Amino acid sequence: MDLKKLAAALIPDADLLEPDSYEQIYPERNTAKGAYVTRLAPSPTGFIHLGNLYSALADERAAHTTGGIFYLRIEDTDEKRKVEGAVESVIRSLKYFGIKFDEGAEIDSPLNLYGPYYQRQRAKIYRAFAKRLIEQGRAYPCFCTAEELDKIREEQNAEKLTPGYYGKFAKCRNLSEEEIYSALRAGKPFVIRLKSCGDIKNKITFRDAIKGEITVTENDQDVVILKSDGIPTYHFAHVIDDHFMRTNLVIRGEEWLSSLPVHLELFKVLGFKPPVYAHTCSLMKTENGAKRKLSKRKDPELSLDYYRKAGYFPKAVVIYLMTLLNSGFEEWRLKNPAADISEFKFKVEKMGKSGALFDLDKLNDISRNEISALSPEECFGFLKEWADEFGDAKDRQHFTDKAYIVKILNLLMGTGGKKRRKDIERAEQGVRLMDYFFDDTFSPEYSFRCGKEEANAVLQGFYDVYDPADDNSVWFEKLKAVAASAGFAAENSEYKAHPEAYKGSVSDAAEVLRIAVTGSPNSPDLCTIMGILGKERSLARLKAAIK
RNA sequence: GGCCCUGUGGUCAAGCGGUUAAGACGGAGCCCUCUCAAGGCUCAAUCCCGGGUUCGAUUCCCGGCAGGGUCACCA
Repeated sequence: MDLKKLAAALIPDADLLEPDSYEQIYPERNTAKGAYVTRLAPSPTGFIHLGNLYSALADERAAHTTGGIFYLRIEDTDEKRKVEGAVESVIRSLKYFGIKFDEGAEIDSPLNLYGPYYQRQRAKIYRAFAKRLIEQGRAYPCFCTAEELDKIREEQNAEKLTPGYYGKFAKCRNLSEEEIYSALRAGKPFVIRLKSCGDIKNKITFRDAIKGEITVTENDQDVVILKSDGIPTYHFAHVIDDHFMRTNLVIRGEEWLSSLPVHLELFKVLGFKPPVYAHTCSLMKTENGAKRKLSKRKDPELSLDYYRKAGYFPKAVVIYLMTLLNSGFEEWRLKNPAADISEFKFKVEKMGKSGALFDLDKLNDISRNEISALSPEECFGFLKEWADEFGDAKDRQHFTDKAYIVKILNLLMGTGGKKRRKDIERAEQGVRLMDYFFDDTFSPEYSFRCGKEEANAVLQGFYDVYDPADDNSVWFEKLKAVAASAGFAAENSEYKAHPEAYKGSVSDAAEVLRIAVTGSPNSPDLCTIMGILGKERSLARLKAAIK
């Protein structure tokens, strides 16, 4: 069979370049020795998720700790699953979490020498190589319909054979010249398949940067490399793009491990050198006691927007992912709380081998710590940003008074004291924590441990003596006096010794005041809170609580 | 089911031939204390199982078992 003629019939494009010319168009990068060129290659099929961030972080760190390049490529080869606006969302989300690209799609950079960075725009390149494979007899057209393929699969299932298009099941592999051209004349749609030379009896040992030595079986599947719309499958695009974009480290999820033999064969047949692969473990969650991979469809907590809406401090999410990514990071962070993350010596080889359960408690803890380390002004900025985007009208209104909010934050963060408080876990919760400082969001429920009469006595008593000029100790002495005259023990120790002699302890009296002023039995220092609220408002709240 | 990956406290994990088997989150308790938060101290909790190899295995080998992943003209 005249393969040259066949290739021209199958891929008639007039404007294809000679495949080898791409070696000159996309020359080797002149990065330093040992520098990693990495990429994030999402498909624009919906929201970007935690798994992408996790991977992006690894890529970014691997590149930038070695003086390499990190770029963004959009794998938009699946027209059916394309989602409008997905690319913008990817970029916006990654920016929110502080991930920076050196080059790539929608990145304004003089380094964009290896583009286009959208795979659809690279169709010619793939087609040029597919054409050559056909000429070399290493690829062929397949006219099988979806129904035919289903039938083959059923047969294979029934006979408990490995499913797929291979060996005797690869019906189109040995089509005669006649058959091909008549199908072509009839206008039958076709795909281009790799003519695999592999044998599953052969094992390949391969070194993964994370998992170490891996033994896989050789590929024997005649995988599709060009779909019937003329666009490549992931496998083909991956091999060609990562070769010509000069990627030398591919970090991707371990779900790709099973198609590694395909990729290895493609690299071989195209005469390219494969990159270093690093297959990361997936993030897991438990559901009904069973462990499973976090799923984009089922788990909202996988969406990065989920964390934005909940007001997680972006750096906290990054730090949490870093602790999963590189053992040793957490301890480094503990020792260097103020250091920039980029100072940590990230190592691809140190990435975890097994799937980690996503631990919200740990994220929350990290988030509290990171927020507590901010200045009140920085914290204000962070909370305001959240309030403006996700808060209601009242929240937005409250955040117009910066001086007042900063006063509150000084209290909530314990800025003046010896030790910082860690009250704020994330923006949403932090904003709610401040509700009682505003009359329009103050909604107390008066439920005291002590009786109504004693409560009234405390409220009225303190109402009469409160002076905003009092410092903390004077304030507390006054409270003790009021408590004592209402029948409470002025000292906790005294109450513990003789509980029957009192209506309660000074704690119980303080609780009455606290609930009256904040609506809650728990709060930071009450004296300071009353100071922030101001005399008038504080007294009004005491009065309002008297029943 | 085939193939592949992974298996140290509840979770993330260090350790990689001899350790009282780190640390962090979470849990329990105590202290501090007007409550909460923070902080300090203390405690409970782990090497999947079975065979080897070895003077000695959590560490090495083999075999199970368990969990996960994957078997598309999706990535």
